[in-house]
Amino acid sequence: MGNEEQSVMQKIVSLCKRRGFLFQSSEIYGGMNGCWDYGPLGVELKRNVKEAWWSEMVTHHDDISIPQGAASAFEMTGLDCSILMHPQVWKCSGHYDLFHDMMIDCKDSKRRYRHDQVRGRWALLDDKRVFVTAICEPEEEQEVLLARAQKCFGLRAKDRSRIRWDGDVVSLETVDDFEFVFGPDAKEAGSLTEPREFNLMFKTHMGALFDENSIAYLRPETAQGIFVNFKNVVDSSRVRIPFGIAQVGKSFRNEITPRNFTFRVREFEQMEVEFFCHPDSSQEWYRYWRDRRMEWYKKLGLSESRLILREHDSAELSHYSTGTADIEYAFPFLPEGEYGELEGIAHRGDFDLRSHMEGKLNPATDPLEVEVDERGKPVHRGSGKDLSYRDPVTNEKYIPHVIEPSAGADRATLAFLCEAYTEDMAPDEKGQLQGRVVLKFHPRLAPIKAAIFPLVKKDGMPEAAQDIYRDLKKEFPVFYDNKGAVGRRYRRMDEAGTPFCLTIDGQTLEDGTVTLRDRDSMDQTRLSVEEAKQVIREAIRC
RNA sequence: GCGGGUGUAGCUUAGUGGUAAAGCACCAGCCUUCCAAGCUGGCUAUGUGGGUUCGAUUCCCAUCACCCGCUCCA
Repeated sequence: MGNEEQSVMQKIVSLCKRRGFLFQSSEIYGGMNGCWDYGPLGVELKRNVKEAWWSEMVTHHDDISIPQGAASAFEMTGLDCSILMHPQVWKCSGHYDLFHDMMIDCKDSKRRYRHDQVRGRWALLDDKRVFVTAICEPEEEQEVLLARAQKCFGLRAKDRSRIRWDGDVVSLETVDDFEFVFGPDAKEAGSLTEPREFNLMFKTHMGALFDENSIAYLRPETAQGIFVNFKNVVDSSRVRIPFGIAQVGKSFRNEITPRNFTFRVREFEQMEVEFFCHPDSSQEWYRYWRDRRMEWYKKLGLSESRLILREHDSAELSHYSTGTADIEYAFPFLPEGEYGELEGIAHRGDFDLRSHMEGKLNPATDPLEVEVDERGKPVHRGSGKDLSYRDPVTNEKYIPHVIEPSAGADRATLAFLCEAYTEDMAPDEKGQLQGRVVLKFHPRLAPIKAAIFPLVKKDGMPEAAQDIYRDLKKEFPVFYDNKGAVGRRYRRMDEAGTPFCLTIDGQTLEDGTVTLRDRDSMDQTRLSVEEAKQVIREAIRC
């Protein structure tokens, strides 16, 4: 593929590898699907993304002022939970049921079904006996099954009456031999595969014994660690509602199709807040967090034209959620007009805390009820612990409602990388315009804040530059380079996204001033080292 | 998971059933007073595993990874 035909995304992937932002995991052994490693520059970039998030959410949060748009002042605190948790956590959260489906593939239609959702009925025609299946609403089941049976036997409509039924409509789970099963979208019988476990949670074993009782799961989200620690945090930290608990950490999902660089991966890092509030003010808090999170991405450089806030419509919402919005970004690997999710802000009501109290709630019920088996017992028992909150002022006791802004650290990092990638023209030594690749990171996110260059490798310039390097290094991540022409060094730093370069020349030795070169404009300014430090300080603050 | 495509150096590409080529990048040195200069030298590759063959990077099979489409996206 020629350079001109390369897509923007391919160029970004190539730059990421060339400059050490991202590598394929286990590359020397052929790579690992859906796993990526952050290189020397990438780790700094991602750390800066997470640090910008954590500092805004937790360390720099002002507990006593009322932020713009907020209903009141509120507190924010942090948490770092273990990745392995009690299996019951995932049963009550709904992940166990949702992530553990037995799936069936149709070799004919290429469709996939949940084993327990496929229903059908044994149909007889002459000496033929076929289990005819369908996926449809219960009220139209009889009609659809008849139509499918007709198709299966290759009958005309007028001959439908020749079909006889053997038994009632039952689940496909009652059928052992798939050879005589007519799939819901198949053209002939026998196209369905045996049910296969589709495990979207990573399974492992605790302890040395590998048996059913030792199964543990790698967390598929960080949120549950916060919910199960809700009581611990309330009891130990004097926080009062409204307050939020933040957590950054790895989560694992056995994605069916890892795709699009680090966008859809099997091991990823989340940045989540669970914000606990009174049910009456929850809508107000939902809007607050939705809008505030959108601003965060803009503030760190994502362009407004590539970002959208997408409110889920009622069909997309779980009914217990009274609002969910996605912050989405127009990644270059997506078709024009399509966006990929960076963060979801969900109003989760009291679903999570109640599930951990009473047992897994059935999300299809309204009001929410504990999901029970045929004997009326909870399908998954809750902890039985009281996770409600007593307001110390009003003495009101209630289960808090939860607003959940849940962001992907890797997706955010990728968005910042894509946004930063720029090709422009810059003059070379002879004044000829040459193509230039530059990563225009917000200085706050840039892995290296400034590079220190002696203009040439002689006349005491390296020594003076090294002194300045050591001085700046105490405050910023800076980089020293004395190799080759200064223009080449500038371009290298452009590809690393370094916002400033300080060049030390003969005049530096006389009056202590340096040249500060700006990455984006390539403008050069003569100023003192102190002034240059101040410029960098102000740029990385936001 | 299905279908199609691709896999040669750090990157981008060339080429061949018989010693694998180049540009850029990178490293060392020289030179160099502000945007990829020049000179000298150097490092580095046929994704992995089989098969066919005297000999495979090339042909075949499998596998892995990536890309595109479908599916999935809880």
